[in-house]
Amino acid sequence: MPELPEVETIRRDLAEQVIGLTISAIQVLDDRVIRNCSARQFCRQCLGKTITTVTRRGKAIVIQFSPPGYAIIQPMMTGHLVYDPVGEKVTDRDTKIVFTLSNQSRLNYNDQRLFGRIQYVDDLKKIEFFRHIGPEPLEKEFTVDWLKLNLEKRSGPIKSLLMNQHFIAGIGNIYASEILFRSRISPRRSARRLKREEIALLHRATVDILKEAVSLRGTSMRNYRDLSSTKGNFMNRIKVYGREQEKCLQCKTPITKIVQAGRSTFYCKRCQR
DNA sequence: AGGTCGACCTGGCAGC
DNA sequence: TGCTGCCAGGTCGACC
Repeated sequence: MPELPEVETIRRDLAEQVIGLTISAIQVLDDRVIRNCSARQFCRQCLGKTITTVTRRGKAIVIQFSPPGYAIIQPMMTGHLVYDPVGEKVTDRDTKIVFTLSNQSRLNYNDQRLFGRIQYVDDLKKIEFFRHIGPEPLEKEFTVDWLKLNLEKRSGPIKSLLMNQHFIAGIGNIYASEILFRSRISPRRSARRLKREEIALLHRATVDILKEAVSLRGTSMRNYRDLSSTKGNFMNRIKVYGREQEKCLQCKTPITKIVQAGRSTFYCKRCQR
């Protein structure tokens, strides 16, 4: 469910709470969440290890251990981490894994639809998802020139491309629509036909919107909650996503909903060309 | 190779 | 009330 700003919010909060703590117990309530090995192997690999860093790549959280190893958490659409500092909260029907840490706090992984996945690896290169993932939009590598060069090679609609994790990391369905609204570019435009000025606007909007959303702790359209089950605040800034038939906040034209590559897209036909 | 579609799952909601 | 169908913020493999 979460996109870059939501995952980054979770990452920061998690890093503040768990770095330096050791995993003292793991309860796997549904082993379908663990994808690359058995629940037993997963527990054996993680138990007794100390968390040294919590980083993020695209929409995935990377927990690094000492002795060396990594737990990769990809919440996908419905995965949700809940941190309980005093270790007394009960699990709910969506709880799939409970990690107990050395200070008796607990980290629950909840997932309604079981789309999310948790993996343990000794080398990040073993995560297929990381092998082909595109640049991080909030890092220096993401420049107007890079964007221009790479958009030229793509003929598909710009909206689908923004959501393609091989192309660029971390942007999902909500932010793709919002970025294009701010750029005043129609989601149907072919990537390779964007003009230099439009690419510059697209780059600016991508960076600005993601940064704003991170500073507001993400968007809670429906399910997303942070580590302490609190909603994000970027919903108030949403201009088009989920607003089909409602008036465009700039020009009052009803917002249009279309389907691209199987996903809903929202845009203003008048403001976005 | 690039782009699109269905599958993976469950629950909430609108409509009947 | 209860049924059906549709929708949901992601990713992957199969297919054209």
